[in-house]
Amino acid sequence: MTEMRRPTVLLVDGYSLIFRGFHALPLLTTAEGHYTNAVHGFFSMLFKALGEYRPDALCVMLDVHAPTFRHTLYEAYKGTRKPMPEELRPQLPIVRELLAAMDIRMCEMEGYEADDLLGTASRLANERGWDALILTGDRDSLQLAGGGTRIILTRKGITESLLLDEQGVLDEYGFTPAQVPDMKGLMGDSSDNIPGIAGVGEKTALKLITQYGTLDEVLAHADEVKGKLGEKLRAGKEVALLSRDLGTIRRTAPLEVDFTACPWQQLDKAADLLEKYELKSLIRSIHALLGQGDAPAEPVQKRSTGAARRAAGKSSAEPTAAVMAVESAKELPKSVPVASEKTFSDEMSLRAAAAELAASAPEWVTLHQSEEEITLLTPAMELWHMPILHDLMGLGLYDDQILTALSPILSAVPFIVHGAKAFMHLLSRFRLPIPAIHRDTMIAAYLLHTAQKGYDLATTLATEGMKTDTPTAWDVCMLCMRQDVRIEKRNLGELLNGMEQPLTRVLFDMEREGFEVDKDVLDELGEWFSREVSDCREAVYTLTGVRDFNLNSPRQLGEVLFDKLGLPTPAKKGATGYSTSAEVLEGLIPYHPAIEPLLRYRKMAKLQSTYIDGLQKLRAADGRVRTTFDQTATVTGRISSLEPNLQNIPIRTEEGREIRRAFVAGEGNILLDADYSQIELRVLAHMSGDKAMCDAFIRGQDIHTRTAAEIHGVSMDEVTPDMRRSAKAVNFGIVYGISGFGLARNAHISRKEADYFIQMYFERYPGVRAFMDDCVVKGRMTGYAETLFGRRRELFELSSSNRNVRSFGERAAMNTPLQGNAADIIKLAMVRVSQQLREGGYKARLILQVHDELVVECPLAEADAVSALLQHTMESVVQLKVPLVAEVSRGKDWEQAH
DNA sequence: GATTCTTCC
DNA sequence: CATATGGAAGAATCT
Repeated sequence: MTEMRRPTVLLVDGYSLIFRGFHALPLLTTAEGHYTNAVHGFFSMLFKALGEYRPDALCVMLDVHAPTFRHTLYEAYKGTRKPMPEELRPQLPIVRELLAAMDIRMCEMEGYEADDLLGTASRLANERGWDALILTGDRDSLQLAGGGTRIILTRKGITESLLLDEQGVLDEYGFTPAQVPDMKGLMGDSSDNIPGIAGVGEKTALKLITQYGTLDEVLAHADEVKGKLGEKLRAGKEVALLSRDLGTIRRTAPLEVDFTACPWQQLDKAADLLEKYELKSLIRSIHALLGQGDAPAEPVQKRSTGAARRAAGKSSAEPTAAVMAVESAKELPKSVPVASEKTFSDEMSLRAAAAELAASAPEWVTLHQSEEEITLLTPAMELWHMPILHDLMGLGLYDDQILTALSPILSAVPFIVHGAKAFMHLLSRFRLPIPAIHRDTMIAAYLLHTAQKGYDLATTLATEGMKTDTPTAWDVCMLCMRQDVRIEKRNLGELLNGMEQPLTRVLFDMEREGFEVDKDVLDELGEWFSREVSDCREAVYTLTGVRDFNLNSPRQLGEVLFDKLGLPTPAKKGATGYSTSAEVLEGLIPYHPAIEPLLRYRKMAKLQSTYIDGLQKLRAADGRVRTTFDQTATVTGRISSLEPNLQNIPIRTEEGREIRRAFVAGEGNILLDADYSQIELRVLAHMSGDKAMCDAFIRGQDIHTRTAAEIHGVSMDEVTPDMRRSAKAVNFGIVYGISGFGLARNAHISRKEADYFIQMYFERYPGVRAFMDDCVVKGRMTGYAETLFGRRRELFELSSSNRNVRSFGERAAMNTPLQGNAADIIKLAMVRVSQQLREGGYKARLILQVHDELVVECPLAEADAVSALLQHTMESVVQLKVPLVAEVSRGKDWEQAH
């Protein structure tokens, strides 16, 4: 018969572990803005201990924030404690919340510290025939070791720990558990502000205790001790006894725990909460813990991936083919198997691998990151799996040094990544270096199929006929190789490597930088707008005589306006009912007094909800908003901006423009706003080569005035403001591929007049007409529209049998080269500006792009130089038949600067 | 999730 | 004859 196993209870020093987790892990925030590093650290350490020791019961001891008997003994007890960091405090209730959800027993008691509860509970346990394990980072608890109680002392980071019984404490530290309070009496404890004897540190204390055995004996023989030390001992007797008292854990708290009722099998009840706090790796740890019965916790062993198995052929034999000597991944045939798969889940192997890879200086490494792991494909065709950073922590494998071990790989090797910008942000959160990018397969996919909806790896692979559920680095590498062929064939190398991929890094920097938003301005405007919203709503209710319908609902509004009030029904109608668009409502102003306040309501409600509320929500703790630029969202090559969209901040109306006053330069900085003047029309002049239009730009004339003069057959000084206004509408219309009908509506002129303007426009700018026609013809022939840089947009609409669809295709054929070339030009300008700011050592930073406008945040002292740099770079980025003109202005806020 | 409306270039 | 000017994102409502 084997010896009967005594039941074991794991007693946890809650706050000690939470503090340890907080300091060992980098700050992490969830999407909702919760800090979770301490939570993560705490549960990682707890789960690790549960896995290793498989206790029968679990109890977490916590401190109550109240004075204890130690404060009564000694007023200054813990008097030197720094206040808890702001990032840590809110994590405490999260830990409690999670523990409660897991049905884990928590103990706390006013007047006692967690130490005393640990001491009491372990004593109780031992008296009842249980073994006690105390999980803590605090060496004070070492005094509790012995008599069936052992201490699991966490050491550096959150991964290493030491299990100590009575003998272990003596071996490790040179004093027995019972001598711990005596040590404290002599040396004190600065963290608890326990004084000890002045001038006696650990070395001296240990020597004295070893020699005399107890503090009492040391003090009794103080006369024998010579010199300064003897003096100190004799003078410090009182202090020493007090200090020992403070440092002695009381094992007699009035605590009652039934250890048989302290299970930990309900950990998975907290799955939803863990999800909420984005602690998914902890969920996996729980499954591992609960799923494997009494077996000891296994180290991470990554399963071989589907892709790897495919790559290695059907054979399940291990290991796979030998390492092949190759020049580069690019030269490998498609069927080459992965030579081997390696998992790096500990610091040593990761460091060794990093050194190896850095030293071999390969051409590039392919990378893919899933939620669980980062996978590298090395030029030697080895798949390397590394648990992703979050996982490293969740699995108890995290250490600061593992992160730093990744640095050499990142610094040494260009990467092939799908979605480089997102990866850069991941690395940036851990302060890791940003690698050079050999290829972003997502960007390449965008250039190859510009009209696609989304470009996540799975869909991109699917469109390439490489569908798989679990893509790995191998798939990214294959994708890259396949793209190579077509990039070559379509001559997209320059667009990809010289413009788009460098731009990714620029956009990453801009996103990280952000734009400072003045909360006070926003609040002030918010008060105004919401007052206006209420007033206008009230006015509409009163004037219509209908109350309590939802003004935001076009349907309810339509019923009131057209059914109840009988206003003239608009010709325009949607799929579901009458349109109530601003355009329609404006036409109804003469018919009813409620329309004007209604329009104002719409405007103010829009400003309030989208801009005031929206921006307030997204303003970070440091007062800045950080947009995300989507480099693959548009069919023309423009970039888009989201969360918040900083590319549609109001400017047109007076009230809306006020919002721009909230966008400010940081302390000591100023905003520079650089705007391309008429870039799309200049592109049109260049591409069409139209004589008159080129002439206008070359002479530096106002293009709308010139157009008005041409259309009306008058000289430029005879053009009235009205003539210029309609000519401006024509110019806009031309860019968008307008019809007479559309122009008439937009410019509020008659259909006849509009037709006439367009006819005259083309007579005066015949080159433009020829160019437009050419666009459509070429589009029909080739099936796409193309920019000067080779960016393409498929025009399948041109071959549609539906007339409307076909017309749409024709307008796209005419507009895409204009909008697309303008987009390319400013993209290139951004790359150049960013490069020159860096090389010039300027502190100025690009922070925003709005299609034909760049915003730079700039130290005051650099303003003149950076203004000149901006203007010159933007104007000279390409050489067209007409000059490019950029205008730069400056201001403390965006309203001023624009 | 689609529809309507508003904002920008 | 009827007729939708290009490219975006976000908020709110309703299905």
